[in-house]
Amino acid sequence: MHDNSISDTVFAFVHSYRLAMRTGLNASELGLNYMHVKCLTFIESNKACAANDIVNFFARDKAQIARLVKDMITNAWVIKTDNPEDRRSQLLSLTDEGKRLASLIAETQSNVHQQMQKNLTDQELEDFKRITNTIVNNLNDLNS
Amino acid sequence: MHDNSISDTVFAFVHSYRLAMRTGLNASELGLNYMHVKCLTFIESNKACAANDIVNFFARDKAQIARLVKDMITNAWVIKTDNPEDRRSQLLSLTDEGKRLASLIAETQSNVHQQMQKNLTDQELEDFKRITNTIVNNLNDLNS
DNA sequence: ATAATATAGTTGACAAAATCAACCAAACAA
DNA sequence: TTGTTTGGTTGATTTTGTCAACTATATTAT
Repeated sequence: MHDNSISDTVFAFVHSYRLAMRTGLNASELGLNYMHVKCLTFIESNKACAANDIVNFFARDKAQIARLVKDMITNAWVIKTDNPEDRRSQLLSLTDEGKRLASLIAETQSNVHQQMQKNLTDQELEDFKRITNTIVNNLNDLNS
Repeated sequence: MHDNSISDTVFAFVHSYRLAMRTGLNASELGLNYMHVKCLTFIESNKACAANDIVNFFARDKAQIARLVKDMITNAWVIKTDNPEDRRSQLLSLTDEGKRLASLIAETQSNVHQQMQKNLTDQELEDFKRITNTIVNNLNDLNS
């Protein structure tokens, strides 16, 4: 691994992170996949969001999100209620089971984060976030 | 994004990076996908590697890599030659066209990396790689 | 108010990517 | 020698992502 190690390093990170989350959550047993996790977390932190908010936030195809939502509804993790503001859309919220899952996700995430931070000082963590954010901002300049 | 956790930061990084590479490369026009780019780069920097090296390095399913390699061979980016050390495996190397692609990738990558490194000192880049590697090792401890 | 256009969401068809299991042949270890 | 491991291939399937068409409602311009 020579000069391109920044991206290699980060991709290795993402791979390991996903794996850790998946095994930590026992995701396959729960029938959870990556986008489920993302969506449940998003719905939890955005009370009264619509499917379209998810589409925009994650920049995904709306067909994909529609099916994901349908799936989460049949799993009884999420319910739809009419949106009084706009009769084309419905608001999504978590059922009790959905909330239970969301807190399981949060807990797992916190364990994984704990593990990630081993052997690192507070200063290093601080540096890491700051530097990564700088890099992301640099890239976004390029992409916009 | 609320607590701006480490993982959010890193996912944002990956998203921006992929986008920058894809548009920079005009990847879809060239028929290149994400794993093609990864593999071509890997083969270029690891003279005389086998499919299995790719499998191990990227921790992917060997069926996936086998098909990817087959694909790159039919695209005439890569050729296989017998491995004198082990008659089960064959060594992969780039054709001229493969080399052309690899250098196009390298150039794009270098532009993107240049952009990423703006506003960062050498020391910060050093820190970034070191810290990220520590985190990856931590996660791998968890996964193994 | 009407017509044209834009938006939220659903569905069908399909393509691309990833995964699993079975298998072969060569290599290695007992 | 025999049993086990390893590198690689293939078939079958699942998962994930994408495109286009369509309905219903909302919005904008006339």
